Amino acid sequence: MHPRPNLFHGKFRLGNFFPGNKHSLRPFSSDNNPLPIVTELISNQHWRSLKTHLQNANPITLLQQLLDSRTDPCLTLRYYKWSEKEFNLSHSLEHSCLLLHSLANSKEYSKMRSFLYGFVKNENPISVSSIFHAISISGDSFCAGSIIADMLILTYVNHMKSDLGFEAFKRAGDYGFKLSVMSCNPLLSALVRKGKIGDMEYVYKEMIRRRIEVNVISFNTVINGLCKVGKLNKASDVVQDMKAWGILPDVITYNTLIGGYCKKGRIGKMYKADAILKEMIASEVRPNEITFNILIDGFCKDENLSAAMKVLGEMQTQGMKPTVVTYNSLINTLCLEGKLDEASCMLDEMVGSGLKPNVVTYNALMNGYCKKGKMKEATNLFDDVVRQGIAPTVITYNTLIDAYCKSGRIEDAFALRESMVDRGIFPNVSTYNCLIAGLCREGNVAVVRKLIDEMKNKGVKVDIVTYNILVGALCNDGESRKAARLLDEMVKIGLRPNHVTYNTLMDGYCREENLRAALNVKTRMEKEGMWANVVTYNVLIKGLCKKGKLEDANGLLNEMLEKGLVPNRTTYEIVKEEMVDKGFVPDIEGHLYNISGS
DNA sequence: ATAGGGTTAG
Repeated sequence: MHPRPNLFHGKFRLGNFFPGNKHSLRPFSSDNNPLPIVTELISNQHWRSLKTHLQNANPITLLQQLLDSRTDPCLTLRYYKWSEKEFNLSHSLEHSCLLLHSLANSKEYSKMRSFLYGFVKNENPISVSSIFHAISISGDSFCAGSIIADMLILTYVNHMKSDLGFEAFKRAGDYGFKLSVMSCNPLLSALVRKGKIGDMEYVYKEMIRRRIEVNVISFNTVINGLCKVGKLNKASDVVQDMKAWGILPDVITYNTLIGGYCKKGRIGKMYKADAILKEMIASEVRPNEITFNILIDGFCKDENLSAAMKVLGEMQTQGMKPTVVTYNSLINTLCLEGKLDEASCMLDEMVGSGLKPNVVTYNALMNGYCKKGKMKEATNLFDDVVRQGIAPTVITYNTLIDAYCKSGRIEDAFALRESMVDRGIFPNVSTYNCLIAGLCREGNVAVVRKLIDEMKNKGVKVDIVTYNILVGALCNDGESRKAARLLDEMVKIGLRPNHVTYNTLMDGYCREENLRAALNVKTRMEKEGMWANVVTYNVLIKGLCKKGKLEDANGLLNEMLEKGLVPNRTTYEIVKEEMVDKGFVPDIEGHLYNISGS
């Protein structure tokens, strides 16, 4: 409901307009109508005279009369704002919506936008349901109602209130208002940004069902959302949907889909990405620079630098020059592989071709030096960044802070955190995670608690990584049962444990030789619809081996292969040390030797 | 209003 009560009902009379009139709601007669005078005063912004004219009149009733008459809604709006300020009152939601209706009928859209902002800006905004109720009862124009609903959604989305935008989208459906891509597309992309893919799918399906117009951007946004959470088959279905809708996939559609496959860390993902590229070319959609960058980065993430270089060659054959992004992918990969000299050569090549390294380039290089423990070189690079007038980002700082923490220089890490704040760059959840992990490694629980309190105070929300760090820390202390309680706690605050969470806990139980508990975690994880991954199997196989349960371990190895998971180097090492070297021959030994060679 | 690069947890 409206926050401020109506203080004026009953206190004012329009007697000065209509001597003898007893009914303040219907005070104007046709022969003695003051509205022209009033509107004249409003239009000339003669507020002082208006106030004199009003005297004891009820400002709310006057608004009602302006709304009832055919007064220009812009003038009514002016009066609305002035009277709220002048009399320190808040007009009713119904009157506000009446005004919105007339603004909509006069196509005063930008005025509507700023008016609607008043509905969303407050700490405790008016509820979506009461706004919709008011929209529906205060006007009979279905068209205007639809425009108001549409713009309301857009206003919510533009002011980071996508939850309310989503609620309004649903309400608009209940009332049968017709929405447009103008609000629905931003809503879709806001939901994707927030990771609310379920809600996004709902909006998409409703857009189709309610026959809201959709365009290529709607589809691309939906495909992007689905790719982000790895629902690649669904994303491909949407590509079929759009074709059925008569909208052809464009370069962005294909790039999004290729990127989706590249990000999904499955074996053979690049094969699939390549297949889509071929399909794209067959559909006569020309790959652009971004297409190549996505492919190059995909191969880089696959640790297949030579394939990445081949794509780079193809890119140049097609007449496209590598961009900063291209180089950043390559430099980052070289850095992660520890090939810092080659990374530095690549940097020279990049500069030689006239490209200016940006903060991402430097972050990648700094990370490379940090991971090799070369802090001096890393901090020198940081100074270069500042000297060149490039603005460091929170990631620049996090990279260094993490490196300090990992090299036991917690004090330096905290000092850096101070200096980033001085620069106006604020620690985010990752910054805190780096520090918390560092403190956990030192066993400094007191300061960990302090930091978590501080996060709460500063409005930095803990995330799944924070919990995983704490779960790992408790497990390292032999407190896996306590760690398990953290899983329930995170679920309570709306965080879903992921593979890392479960695997960390399983590892804790294994190290405490509580195999039963570890296997129960696997069951729980599978009940949550999450498949055990290679790390899960490695942890459990190792745990079983340590307890001498080699047959059970062998069974898990087989299960892993049946699920199509590919053992990695760690798997091989465990099997060799714990089984083969001890005279036990696992069923899949031959297979393991094959992968160990690669 | 849609696509690409950099940090933290197993």
